[in-house]
Amino acid sequence: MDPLSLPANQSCPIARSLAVLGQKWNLLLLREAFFGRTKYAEFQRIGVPSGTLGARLDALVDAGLLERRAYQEKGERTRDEYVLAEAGRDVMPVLAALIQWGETHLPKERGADVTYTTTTIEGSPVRLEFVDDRGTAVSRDAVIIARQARTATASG
Amino acid sequence: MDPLSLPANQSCPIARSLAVLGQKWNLLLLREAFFGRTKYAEFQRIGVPSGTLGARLDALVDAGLLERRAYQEKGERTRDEYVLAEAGRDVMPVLAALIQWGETHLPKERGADVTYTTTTIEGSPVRLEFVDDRGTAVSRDAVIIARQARTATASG
DNA sequence: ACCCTGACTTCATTATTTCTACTCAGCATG
DNA sequence: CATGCTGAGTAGAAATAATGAAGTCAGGGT
Repeated sequence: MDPLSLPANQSCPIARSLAVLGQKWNLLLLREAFFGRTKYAEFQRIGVPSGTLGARLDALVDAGLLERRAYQEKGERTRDEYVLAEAGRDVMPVLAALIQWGETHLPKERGADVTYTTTTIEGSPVRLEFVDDRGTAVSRDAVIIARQARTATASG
Repeated sequence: MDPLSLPANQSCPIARSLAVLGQKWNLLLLREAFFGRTKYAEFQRIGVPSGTLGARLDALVDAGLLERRAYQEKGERTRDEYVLAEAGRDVMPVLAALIQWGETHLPKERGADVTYTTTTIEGSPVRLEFVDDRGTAVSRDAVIIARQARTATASG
């Protein structure tokens, strides 16, 4: 069943996000896009079968996460490349959250030769945190997910 | 193909996290867990078929995200309930990131009667942000995902 | 003009998810 | 104490999606 067929899930932004981001390979493709990969063959290298890759790239373009651009290298035919669009760049916190969770709870068994972290461009480490209106950090245990009824008349 | 069959993905904490969290329904089940749901029938209400539900609850327990507890209401037989374990509570930032992305990029078309937000227990809104070592907020555009080689000798 | 290369698509096979019917434990009833 | 009722949880067939290999197509080199 598609979760979004239930109205209760349609009104949940988690379920709506997962309809796009939850498809197999999509978040790994976006990871590659954040590493600067743009070409079909570069994406294919992560192990996604080519049939799936074409379908996923189309879906990510349709959803506005990637932008399709024609390019042509000299002596080559024209091809498509895929670069992060605004909505795609906004997926960074999702990836960062997954990195933090994975590094904490699924540390590599043996042969852990590579670590993933989030850093500033200059290289100093950054992490995701909950902050309140004044920018003060809030402990995760003090945070709850709230479902708020929105008055149909004056929501903004 | 399982992404983790490639060594390059095994060393990626995103791929490792998705092996657990990326299974269909799992993040929606955890959402319900954060809302305080613990019983089989409560989880079933989100639309997951019972066959899948049993398999997913088992997997989440095995992965240490949920803790299975026997309980018995008076006049009823003993049953199992499922409460968030430490690793499960740590999924909160992932859900928060998905909420923020969904609310921004997939706003409900019409009939948007409910909003999801993250708040403190007292009800003041909180949001996810990148912060550096000193707790200063860092713009998302200044953040990159870095793959760092870890010295193989001292890793254990 | 013809073959070669590599991006991208299509289709039969295979793995997952889903649906339906079933089992099983405990209580209420007789 | 046996019988039937209720709802949690489980085990198999049908539908759906992912996979892998073969095919298509555009350009360049010879």
